[in-house]
Amino acid sequence: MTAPAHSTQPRRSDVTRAAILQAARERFAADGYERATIRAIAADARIDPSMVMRYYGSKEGLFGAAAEFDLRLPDLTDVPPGRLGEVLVRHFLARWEGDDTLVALLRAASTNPGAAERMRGIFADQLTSTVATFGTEETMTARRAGLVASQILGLAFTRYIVRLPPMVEMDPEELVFWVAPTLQRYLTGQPES
Amino acid sequence: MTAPAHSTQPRRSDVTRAAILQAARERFAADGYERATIRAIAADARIDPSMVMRYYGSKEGLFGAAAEFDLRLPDLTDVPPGRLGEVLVRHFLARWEGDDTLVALLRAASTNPGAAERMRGIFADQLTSTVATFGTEETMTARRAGLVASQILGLAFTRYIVRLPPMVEMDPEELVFWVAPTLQRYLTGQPES
DNA sequence: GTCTATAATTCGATAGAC
DNA sequence: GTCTATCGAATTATAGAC
Repeated sequence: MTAPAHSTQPRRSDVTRAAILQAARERFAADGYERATIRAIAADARIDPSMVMRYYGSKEGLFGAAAEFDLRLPDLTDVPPGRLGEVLVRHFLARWEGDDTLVALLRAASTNPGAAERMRGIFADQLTSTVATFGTEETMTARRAGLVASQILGLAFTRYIVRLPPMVEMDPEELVFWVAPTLQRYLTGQPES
Repeated sequence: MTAPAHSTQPRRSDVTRAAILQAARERFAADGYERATIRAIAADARIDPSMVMRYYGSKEGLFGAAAEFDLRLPDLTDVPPGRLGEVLVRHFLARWEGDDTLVALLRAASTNPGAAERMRGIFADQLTSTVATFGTEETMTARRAGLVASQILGLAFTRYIVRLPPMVEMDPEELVFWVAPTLQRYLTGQPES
């Protein structure tokens, strides 16, 4: 992105930028927006706090860069219509186990308006457009996507943030068993007449 | 609680205490734990910031008092077995529309360990014991309660915190229509063999 | 490009007068 | 019981030396 076209060698500053971003993701995920300090992030990245400001301008700017997130939703046109829910749950679980970004976004969205706005964007744009591929009417599509988001985010919230014991202890396959039918019905269920 | 037995007249301090608590709930609900300052809460309650400290000792103590929450779950033994999900969704929606306490707890649980602990207590104790009334095996009961919590908290999170447009626009009856079958299955569905 | 020093706020908490 | 005054700590952000 910032690297000049004539250079193949990554610049020193790019390494530093990446280290800052990685540390920021971990801190925001663990502590939330307010408690994650620039000082702590800089210490984790083994650099001076002023470097963070130099590269990202402000704390908000840093969060904006660290919380960039793509759901990477798969193409659902090839999926058997009866297994949409199952595919989606599996995808989400795989997508955010081992990646702190969504947890960071989830924690920050509770208190930071910008993070909430980004959250709305992710689930309103990315998810809605995927749901729309097997088109229904427009406002119904939005509601189906919203309902899917409510169960998916509730799953993430109870498992990764609040850490409700039973939700932490269930292994992915058991979660799929229970939650897949829910998403399936939200996606393809007959709406109220 | 603090009023002496021989007095029927509420003391002046009790009025102040209640005003502080009300302002605290609103601020914690609107801003989260870190951004809600004692100074702002005191200003809302039209008293001096030092009074808050005098009555509640610390910010954590104030939050502990303001975030006390009882789900007030109804007795489910008289409910037709096929309508458990519907009754529960209706109860939850009615319980927290117009009461800031759960929203405050929800926002704070993302960043404050004590709030998360309290959240676990509420949904592990209160909800689990209700689910246990129509007894199944113990670890299954805990999992059913956890799954119910995941959908209920996901609903609250998307509707009141992130404010996903479709989740905000749906009226309570439509939410009941979609979510009730989910809870019904989590409560009474046949587990994996 | 990296770091030192520090400005400018803001917050929780305390001491003490009235 | 209520308020004034203030401490001490922590934070983001900036200015500037090397």
